Amino acid sequence: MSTQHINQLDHCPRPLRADAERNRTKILDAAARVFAERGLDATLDEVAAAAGVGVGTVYRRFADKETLIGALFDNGVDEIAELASRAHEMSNSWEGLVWFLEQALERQCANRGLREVVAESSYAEVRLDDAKRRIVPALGRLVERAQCDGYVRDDVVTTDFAIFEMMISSLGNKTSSVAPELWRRYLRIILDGIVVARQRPSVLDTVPDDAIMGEVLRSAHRLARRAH
Amino acid sequence: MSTQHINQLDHCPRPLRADAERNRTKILDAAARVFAERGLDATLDEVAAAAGVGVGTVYRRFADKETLIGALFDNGVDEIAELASRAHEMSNSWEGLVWFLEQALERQCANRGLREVVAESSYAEVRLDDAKRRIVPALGRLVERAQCDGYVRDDVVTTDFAIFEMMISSLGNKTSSVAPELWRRYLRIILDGIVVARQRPSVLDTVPDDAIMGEVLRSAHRLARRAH
DNA sequence: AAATAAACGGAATGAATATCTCCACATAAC
DNA sequence: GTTATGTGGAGATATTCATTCCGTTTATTT
Repeated sequence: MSTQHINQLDHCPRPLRADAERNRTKILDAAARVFAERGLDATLDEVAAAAGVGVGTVYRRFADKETLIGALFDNGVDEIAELASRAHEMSNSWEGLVWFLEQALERQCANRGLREVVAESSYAEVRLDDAKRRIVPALGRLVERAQCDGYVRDDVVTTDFAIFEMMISSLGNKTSSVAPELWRRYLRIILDGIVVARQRPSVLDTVPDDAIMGEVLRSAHRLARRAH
Repeated sequence: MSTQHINQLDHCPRPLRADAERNRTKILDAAARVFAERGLDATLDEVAAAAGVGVGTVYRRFADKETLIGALFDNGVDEIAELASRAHEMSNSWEGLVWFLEQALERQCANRGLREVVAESSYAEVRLDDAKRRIVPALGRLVERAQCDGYVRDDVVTTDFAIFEMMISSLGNKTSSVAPELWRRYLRIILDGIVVARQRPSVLDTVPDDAIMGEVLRSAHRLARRAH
């Protein structure tokens, strides 16, 4: 209503009370942990509990769940877009491409929330959507360069890589609690599938032993079951 | 209670009334369609509507959702286990392995319900579980044979193939409405990644044009969003 | 053409599960 | 000590399903 009020919103809102600021941080930290582990379907009640505050406190600081998610993953998505640019500056195009995939997947496999924000579009916020739109074209430039240089076979296409990321990161999320680095194995195999020619396969990380691999399959199952 | 009653259950239950039998078939058909398209989360109300009957009718014929799903996918899972055996009888071990993967994926990519029954364990019924337990060992024999014959690199492992199936079929489900055969492309690429040596990549199906590939990414998103 | 047992439809029930609001009470700031 | 701010968490509200119930309809039998 008042001019003063407008100024507060637009310019220099009165700083939060000390305890409120402290709580805001606790909430963001907790939300980061909870969404990373459980994905965006996690309840704000869970977040509040993890932060050691009441739900009401969460809602006073963030208008709703979507806003919180926006505040939380804004950086993350942006960073991925950024990585693609940085990869483009690396001198070897193949190494650049692989480096980008590894960096992006490292983040998305360890963070289910981030993956869901990037790969699925639940809770698409404007700023997030904006950052996301930069990823595919940047990836495209990486791929094309690696093809021109004769590293990547010509019959693959930018979208293929987006799909590799979807496939691998969704697996990564499912197995991250049991074998957090397993996704690298499947990235390696897929990369071996898209290089122009190879005499020998590249070296895979050693397989986790059978007990763990069994657990991997089972953990994928269990995660799906949690939906109900 | 009565002997007569027990006999009805165990031996030759009085046949259903003609209309009831007709409806039972309509329900099974509809359920097959609905679960194939929408997955096991589809409501029995949806199934009933698709069958053109009331929910009550569904429940008179099938004790509950799980029973219906069991009746519906029993064959499907069994058939996949069967395919693995048949593949083992093919003379060329590589062709056998590829043939099995293609056959199994063909079924699972076109049928989201079947995929969920095999890959996830929601609604695990006893008989289904039983059939499922046969798949991995059978697959294992296929893989080992192809490795002995020098087709498949030695550093991959049976579980890897189970994971390939998970990755590809989940993608296949997501894209089946837009590009129903696209999964073959990624199977090809992964296979190129796990052969012992290759000079040239194998031939990929032509990529759907950009418009469709864009739609593919978007459809993956949209499907995820439906969860909320 | 009754009479009867079987089957039907679909509104209603009840159990989860979520998001978001409200307000009596607490506490930082001055 | 006063006051503007902030807090907790019970509950209002909504949604979504599986499953049940019962008044009505229909096939079958006689």
